[in-house]
Amino acid sequence: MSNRKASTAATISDVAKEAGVSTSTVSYVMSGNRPISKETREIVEAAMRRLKYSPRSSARALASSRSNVLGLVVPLRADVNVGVVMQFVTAVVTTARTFNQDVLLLTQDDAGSIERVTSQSMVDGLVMMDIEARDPRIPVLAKLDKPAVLIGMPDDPRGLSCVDFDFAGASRTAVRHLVELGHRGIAFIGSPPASLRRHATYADRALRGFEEACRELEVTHVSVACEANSKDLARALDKVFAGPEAITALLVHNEGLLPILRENLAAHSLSVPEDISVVVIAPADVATSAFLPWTAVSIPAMDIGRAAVEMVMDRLSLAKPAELRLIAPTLSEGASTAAVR
Amino acid sequence: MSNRKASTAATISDVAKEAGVSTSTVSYVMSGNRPISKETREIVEAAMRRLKYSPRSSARALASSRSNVLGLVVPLRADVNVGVVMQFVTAVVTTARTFNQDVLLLTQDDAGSIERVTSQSMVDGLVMMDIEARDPRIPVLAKLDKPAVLIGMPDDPRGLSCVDFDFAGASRTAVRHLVELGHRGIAFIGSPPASLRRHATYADRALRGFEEACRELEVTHVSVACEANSKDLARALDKVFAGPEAITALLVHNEGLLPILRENLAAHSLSVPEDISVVVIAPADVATSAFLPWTAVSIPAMDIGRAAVEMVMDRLSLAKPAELRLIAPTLSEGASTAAVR
DNA sequence: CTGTTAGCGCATTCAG
DNA sequence: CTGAATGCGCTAACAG
Repeated sequence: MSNRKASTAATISDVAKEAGVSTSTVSYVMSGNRPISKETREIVEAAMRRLKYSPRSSARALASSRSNVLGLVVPLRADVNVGVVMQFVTAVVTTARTFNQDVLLLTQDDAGSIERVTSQSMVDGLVMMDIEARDPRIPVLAKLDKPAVLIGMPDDPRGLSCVDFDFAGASRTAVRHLVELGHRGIAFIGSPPASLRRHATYADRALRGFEEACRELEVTHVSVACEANSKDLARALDKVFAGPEAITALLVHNEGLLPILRENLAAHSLSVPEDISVVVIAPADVATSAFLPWTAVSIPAMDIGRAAVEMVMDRLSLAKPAELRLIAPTLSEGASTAAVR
Repeated sequence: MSNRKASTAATISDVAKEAGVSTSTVSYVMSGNRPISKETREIVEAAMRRLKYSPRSSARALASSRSNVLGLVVPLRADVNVGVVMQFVTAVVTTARTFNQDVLLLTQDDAGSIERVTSQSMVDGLVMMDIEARDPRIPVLAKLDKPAVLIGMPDDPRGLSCVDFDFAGASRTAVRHLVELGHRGIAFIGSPPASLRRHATYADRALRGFEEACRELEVTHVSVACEANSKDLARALDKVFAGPEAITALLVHNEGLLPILRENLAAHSLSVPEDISVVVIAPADVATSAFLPWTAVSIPAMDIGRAAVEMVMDRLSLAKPAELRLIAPTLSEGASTAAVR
């Protein structure tokens, strides 16, 4: 029985003594890496509980060369929607915990943080958000010996695993839906100019998908980048409706505009969906939490984040090869689309 | 000179051999914990460069009982503004790096994560956001041997360090400013009901400060909680203006309402600041990034986050006692306030 | 100013 | 099925 004052935290050998077994036995009941008789297992577990034992991650990491920590590189840019970022972060952290991994938060602008945490073996693997078409960090990541997963689809993954929403397919799905409703003139309100300029892959691909679908279906179309504020939205709408095209529908890929979109359309004497139909590409909860739910092609942030972590873990534990995964879009009808008048 | 193939990463003894010194000398050139002659220092540093040496954090942590990692507990609640959360997170991560610390991301709903990461010595200290008046996690934190800093002011800090913006003072400052402009009827549009119900300390204190200031200055006042959406804002404004009080000014403590506030006031035929003055309590960048900048008492997220990290590090390195820090408010005039007509 | 060496706490071979 | 012994890579006494 235990009668020692734990002046300092219990170690594995304290537990071993307390249970009357060797340290290796204690280690094996924790890892399950070799069969332990039910009897001794219970003795050991009781001892651990009595001593409130919990293993030091540093000692474990040193001996096993595994930190049980994943690095997550998040963007801090003004042109990315923080709500969406948070959704991904939540998904990654939640999923990581199911693999008994913790998450180290790395910020994009902290140059060299990727190399630092990997060379110091602080992390077992990396997940990187907000990938650009020719992201300069990709060659860096490719050289590392740690598995890395990109959330986004760069031009050349260099053998890295990638996962992303099929933004091109999302645009196509949206356009097809609008065309089925009879719309023949569609405008795309896209990401902020900054996102397009640096070729954030979601921005590029959503736009390209839109243009391709419209050309293919012979739909009149126009596209405009837009900052997430009322002033720029006004400018964008002016441009859209000032043109010679008869625009009767909008595809909006910009979460920051959603809270102000309906009002700004009203300023053009356009009510949704009577005068103009709107489809948005956005996470489901932001699309449905609006006053009236938007018809949306939902960005499944949770699925993507989960997939990213699963792919890192696969490469870690199962030594699986790199893979590219594109998550298929689905459209859910809300109150913002109607047949053209 | 180096001529060994680094089949595995270089260790401190590799560097020692390469430099022709002992491992402790290498260790001391890294830590600076004892004087090293300039000459040998340069030899060692050259060897480290040649071997691309970088120390393993796990070995270092094991030997020094310091992980160089801080835990950050972030809220994932629907009723807190994600933009504000991100500001704090950014501030904490950025500041932590200046102390050579990394940040482990812990989510609030992952019960037990606090105890897990501390008992495993994964973190040297903790920063916790979104504190409630009688937060159940406080007794837990107080029992730990790791320093913890709360961002928020609970009823009973239990000997923990706390830092926060002076939300009560912010409200007072705002009310005083409005009174000086001649306003004698002010409405407070506050945090979502959920935030008030769970007594998030920022929500409670801003409201209390408002009510106290108004009573003191004998100003007619009314306050209303509000979700961050257009529908609930409409309801809140209805309630404010339907009452018998002559409301000529608003104090808004709800970042999510800012993008839609002006339009919703317009729906009441009220234009800002001609018909109604508005002061907001919000981070500076969200207050000024609006179409027209709001007159604001700015929440200095960067200062608060920085202070939180500094306070953890003080307790860690200097063994300083716990302290309570309240950051003073300052009002900056924007385009949303004017003298009452 | 520098070297030697004993741990830090755990995982894991090798014996039994 | 279990135990003893070795090493993971580094820090920090202690000893010059």
